Amino acid sequence: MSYKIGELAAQLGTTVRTIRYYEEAGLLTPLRSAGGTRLYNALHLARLQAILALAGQGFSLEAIRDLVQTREQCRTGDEGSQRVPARLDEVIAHIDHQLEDLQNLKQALSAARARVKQCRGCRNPPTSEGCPECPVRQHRHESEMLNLLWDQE
Amino acid sequence: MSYKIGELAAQLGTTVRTIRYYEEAGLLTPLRSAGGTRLYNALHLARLQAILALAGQGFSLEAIRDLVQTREQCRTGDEGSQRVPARLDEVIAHIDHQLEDLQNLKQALSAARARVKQCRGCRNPPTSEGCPECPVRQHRHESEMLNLLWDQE
DNA sequence: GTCTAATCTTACGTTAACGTTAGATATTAG
DNA sequence: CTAATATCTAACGTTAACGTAAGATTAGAC
Repeated sequence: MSYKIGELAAQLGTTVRTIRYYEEAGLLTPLRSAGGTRLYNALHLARLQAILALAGQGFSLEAIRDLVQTREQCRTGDEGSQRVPARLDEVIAHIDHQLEDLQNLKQALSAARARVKQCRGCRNPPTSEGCPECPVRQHRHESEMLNLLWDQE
Repeated sequence: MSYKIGELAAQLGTTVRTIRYYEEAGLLTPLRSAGGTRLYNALHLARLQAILALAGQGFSLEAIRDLVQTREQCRTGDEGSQRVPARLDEVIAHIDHQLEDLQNLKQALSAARARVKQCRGCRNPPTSEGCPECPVRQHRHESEMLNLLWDQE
């Protein structure tokens, strides 16, 4: 069973141009029909799915190429058994770092959200001077919201 | 206490150009000295830190601007109390989605790492035909590694 | 006041990751 | 076989997020 490029793009929710570009970047080399049409099998699909997942998380195509070509560049199975896990560990470590950053960001935004939701029903315009109808300090109508996001007061 | 742009950049590990660019994009408006030098206070620093965190997680400057300007664009405190939490919830939901994707990616990569680490000491070159010294199927020396990442066999 | 380093504005340069178009060829339903 | 689509290559266009350079002005130590 094989797909043409348009079918593959539809399957994975991407574009024909993107798939061709990834090939040009050395990430994915399909088979060809007699006439020159690109043909993809299930492994190509799985690989492209992986590439899209990595790219979607901000990995550059260059970094992805380094990863997918690690084994291809090894001359012996032994060398591959050293390098491939090492590379994977690097990428996983990077992802862990990202996860940590994202969780911190979520924390901060959630805290900001909790602080801001208490001011209701006030019709006065925003100001940084404090609002007479909002005696609690958190109810100031700060004009630069993101100041509040990290400012605990 | 106030910082000049170079000090601020050093504090936050970014560049002078980036800070000026963010200002140009409407994300951060510093004070000015009599001579025209930009001056930043602790709130500016906190806000820039927030912006850098969001940008580092792949949010576009346009999206960040939409977020930080949400309250500024509101005409009443009441309007702000509706829109600001809503916007924050959107961003938090987006982050949750990102977290899920990242965790799935880590899962897949960890599984691939577990599968690949068992082949050791073999000096044969990579091949997809199977290696005589590696009877177990997982020890095939696939030439396109990422195929294996998602292929359970 | 002077000297040096930092900052200012303006403007053009750069790069990754595609989008878009054109004209030729291939595939396939009927 | 034919007509409608899809795909091919090659090339130029686009956008965000800065980098870099030039020439003028400011800040701050001495």
